[in-house]
This record gives sequence, structure tokens and C-alpha cells, in this order.
Amino acid sequence: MGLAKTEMFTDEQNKIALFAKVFGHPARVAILQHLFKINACVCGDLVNEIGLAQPTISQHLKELKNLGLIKGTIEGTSVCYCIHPENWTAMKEVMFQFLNQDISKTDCC
Amino acid sequence: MGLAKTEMFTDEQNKIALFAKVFGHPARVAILQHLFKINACVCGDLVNEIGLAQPTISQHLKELKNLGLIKGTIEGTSVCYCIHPENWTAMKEVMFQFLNQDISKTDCC
DNA sequence: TTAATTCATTGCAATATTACGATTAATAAA
DNA sequence: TTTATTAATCGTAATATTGCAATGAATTAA
Repeated sequence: MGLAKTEMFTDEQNKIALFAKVFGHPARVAILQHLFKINACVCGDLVNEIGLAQPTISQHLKELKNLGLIKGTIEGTSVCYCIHPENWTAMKEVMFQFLNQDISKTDCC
Repeated sequence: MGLAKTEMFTDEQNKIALFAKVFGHPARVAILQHLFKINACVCGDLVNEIGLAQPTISQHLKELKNLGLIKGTIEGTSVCYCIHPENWTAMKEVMFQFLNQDISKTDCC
């Protein structure tokens, strides 16, 4: 199939999976790291920074934007992308809760 | 293609992407949450708990096991799965570092 | 207006993922 | 031994993802 049966899971589980999925490609990880690193906003420098073709980067940026993790503003002919702070923080809350589950009881096997 | 060009990225970026990818499906999120919730180990109860067919669950468990996040021990005819505490903690370190990047400077757009 | 620049979109090929029926392997119970 | 139980593996169909060339839309420069 290639199609996840999302209706069988809770909203929280689906939300975690959606966030995780977008981090599941090294190009998107690299894009985000670069946006954090460069204090000012960045546009098509990402195409040079990362070694992929322009349409490929554009596609990855779109996915990050769709999830609300970044925002892009048009500046003349170029587009300035940067982290969306509020949404990033909200995403962190969700992911932290998942990653921080109590591990102390898991003493089996 | 459908094939990520991992050679263009750092080991860290690829590692983050690999961990994130395995969390990128709600069934695997649900499996992990259940393993955390059930203090004792769990085996094919997961098939009942989650609504997917046995081969599907088995496949998801395999991916989690391949990454070292869970471990399985044979107990008679059934297999007992549980979180791998050390590896989970190590994974958390990597993910936290990525998620916790300094957001205070990102005041653009 | 014309050309140049930047980025999004489209279309497509190659590969990956998801799900499950059927089967197999291994152990336990009768 | 025979049968049941449990879980892994195989094979396959349906869909998703990745990457890029070609193209298009929008703005700027000449």
C-alpha cells in the first residue's frame, strides 16, 4: 500500500508521526540547521549550501512550510525563509512529551 | 528516485533523519507508547492493541529493533519486546540537540 | 520593452514504504 | 508424533517519496 492507516491512531500519535516524518530526511534536517545557524534569513543560498537541485530544495521547503515549522517572505525576486518560532516551540512540546516517557520502569527482557 | 542522497550530509544529519524516520509512522509511535505504558514486556498483544495485521506489526517491530530502540527476547513461542533504555537515552540526546537549537535569534521575516 | 534573476510548479522515472495473505520456523501441548 | 500457537519471512499490490529537467510566474535591471 504505502498508505498509513491514520484513522486507527490517536490525533496525538498522528501528529507526532507527521512531525517526525518531516525530520526523516537529511536534507530537511540540514535546511533547518542552517536556518538556525544563520541569524538572518536565508533564501536560495540553501541551494548552494546543500548540494541538491533547486526544485528539490524548493520541494523540501514546501513540506517544512506546510507543517508550519518555517515561514517564507518574498523579497523582490528572492524568498526569505526562517524558522517559525512559535510553531517550532509547540512542536517541541509534542516531541518532548513523546521522547521523555518514563524509562525507569522498563527493566525487562 | 525515492532515494535520499545521504552522502551529501553529515553523519549527524543522517542519524537524526534515521531516528526521525522511524517515528514517522503512527503505528510505531503507538507501539513505543504502549511499550512505555505497560511496565512489563509485551509481545503479540501489540497486534490486538493496535489494529494492524500480525505481519505488519512484526515488520514495524523489526524496524524499531534494527535501530536498537527496542529489544526482543524469545519466551517459549512468544516474543517479549521492550524499550532498550540505554539506546533510547542516547537517541534522545541526539534528538534533543536538534530540537533545542537556539530560537532566540530567529527574528526575521 | 527586453533580458536576467529567483523561485515555484509540473511531469516523470526510480526507489521506498505500507499492508497483508500465505507460508515457514520454532516451541509447547496433547 | 501430531496439533496448536506464536511470530518471522516471503511475495506482491498500492501508494508515497525523492530528485531533477523543463517550464512558468514574478520581479528587477537594462
